[in-house]
Amino acid sequence: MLIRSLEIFRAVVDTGSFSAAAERLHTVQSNVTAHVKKLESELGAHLLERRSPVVVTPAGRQLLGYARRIVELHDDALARFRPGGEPLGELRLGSMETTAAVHLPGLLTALSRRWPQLSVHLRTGTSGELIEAVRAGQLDAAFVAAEDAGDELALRPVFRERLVLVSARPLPAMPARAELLRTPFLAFRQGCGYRRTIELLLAERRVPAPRIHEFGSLDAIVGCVSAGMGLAVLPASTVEQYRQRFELHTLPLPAALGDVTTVVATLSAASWSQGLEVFMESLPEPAPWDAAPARRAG
Amino acid sequence: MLIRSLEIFRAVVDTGSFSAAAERLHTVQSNVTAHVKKLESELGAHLLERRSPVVVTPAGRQLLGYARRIVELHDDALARFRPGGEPLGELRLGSMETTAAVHLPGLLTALSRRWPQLSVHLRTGTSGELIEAVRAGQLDAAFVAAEDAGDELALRPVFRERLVLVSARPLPAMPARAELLRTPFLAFRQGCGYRRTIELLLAERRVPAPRIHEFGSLDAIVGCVSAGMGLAVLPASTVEQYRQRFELHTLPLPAALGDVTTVVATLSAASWSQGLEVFMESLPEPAPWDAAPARRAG
DNA sequence: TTAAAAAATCATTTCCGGTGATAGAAGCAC
DNA sequence: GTGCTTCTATCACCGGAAATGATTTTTTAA
Repeated sequence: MLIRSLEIFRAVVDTGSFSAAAERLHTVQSNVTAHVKKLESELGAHLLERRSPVVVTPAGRQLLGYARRIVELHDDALARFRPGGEPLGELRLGSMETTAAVHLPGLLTALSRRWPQLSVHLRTGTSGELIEAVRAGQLDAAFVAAEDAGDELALRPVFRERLVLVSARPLPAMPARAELLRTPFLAFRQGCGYRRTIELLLAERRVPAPRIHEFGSLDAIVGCVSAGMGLAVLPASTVEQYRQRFELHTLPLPAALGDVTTVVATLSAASWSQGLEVFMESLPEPAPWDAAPARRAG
Repeated sequence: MLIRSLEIFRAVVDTGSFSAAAERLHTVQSNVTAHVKKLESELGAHLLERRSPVVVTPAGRQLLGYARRIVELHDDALARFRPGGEPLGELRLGSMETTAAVHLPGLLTALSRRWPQLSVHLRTGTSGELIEAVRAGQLDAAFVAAEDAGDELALRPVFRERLVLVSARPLPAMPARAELLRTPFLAFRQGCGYRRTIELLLAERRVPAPRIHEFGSLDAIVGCVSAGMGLAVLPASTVEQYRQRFELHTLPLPAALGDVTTVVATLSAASWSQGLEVFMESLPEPAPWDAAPARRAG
């Protein structure tokens, strides 16, 4: 049974004649006859009484319900893939905690307003986890800190971040090696890009086996840093969000380590859904580095 | 876009591989590849990432929803036409008032119990109207009094009826011509088979231009006959139903006129829906004439 | 690196959807 | 009834594409 046959059958019922259906579908009458006959032989039932206008038999009536639904779904599906089609369905996003807290609320609110039919699912995790999820088709796109994620993934920069060292007390300068040796760090679990920065920072200063506490929650990290438990490395923009609630002091990291770009990881553009398409279009261009303000370096 | 392609696409997603899908659908792997590629080129999007197991892209995910629904509808449609399939949908029946009152309650109750998915629509009317409705595809089947209804309709006898003359007072014998001349008759509007019998009965007795009151309701006819307004011709079985409520007396008509068969009119059996099929199977064989009891000829 | 598995490619066959012309059936006017 | 019109069925044919089997290339796992 071909969708084409159902489409023709439906047209015959709607127009009331084989010839009229042929004209409407821009084909010839003999073709209409052939399709209807094929359906009738496949189903083993007379579907139409050849009169003027055509009479739909009980069996034909049964098929008609299916024909209408199938053809309609078919047309919908095609429309959904035509460029400019209204996006529909779920958009499954992933994000690092820090990006989710700072950048996504505005983005997702605007997206949801603009495309009411789109239902957004957001999952947070480390860059490593999220990239793997995109690769495995479990996420449509993810905000991660990465410069390379294999051939299969397309990375598009969206946010510039400056990483800062966060502490409970003012840091006039980078602590000396001796102090770093006995200072614990607070970070997300393995896979977080910023954690890697901590490790690089300390390795640069020849601090072996640093003590790193793994927290699963951004709030917990910030809270504990503020309470004097240790230091953390976070984007400046994230720290700003917590200044109301916590007493925090920051020190910018050197540009080589501290200037990071948040990218969106997706499969190749050819595999995007309509919803992902409009989402990617809604993303901002990342500001050039010199324009990224290093806010209060309190 | 072919249903076959959607079926193959779905199988690939479900099995996680092109080869496995080919095996499941009893075809070859290159054919699976060709179908998926065709879909991808038609829709202008990558649907699957060729890995092990296959990864569904966001665009593929979108199509998958449609594919599942369309293939499912397709399978349902085929199942519905396969002999022995569960009947579903509406069964649109027509019936003369008299048959509806006497014979249908039992039949339809049993049918509805046996096939809960079947929704029965019943419309009453004269034999003429109903036959035309079946011809026009507005009814699946109709109980009518007719011996011939054109080539297109199949007639199947189901009930034997004996027509009786109904009156308010006992009728020892057929009234004399003089009395018939001044007696009004009560009948359904033009198109009712039994009304034709009245006309034949009176014509036989050379009663010209009989007075016939046209009523649209069986109850009204019986009630008015009982009140002495005039005579009526009805099936004996129908009159029995009203004996509790009305004082009625009956006189059997001569067999030539009075022995009538109620038939079910349908389009040819090849055009029956599954629901009509089981309905027709549920109909009784008509009793032979000699077995039809002429009940109390009170 | 190698071996095994899976998908892509290709040549070939087969089948079928689409076309146009024609024949036949049904409806309508006279 | 006759003739005219309209509609559907039939037929032969073309072209495209679905299916097949063999082979190559890619991917994955050991």
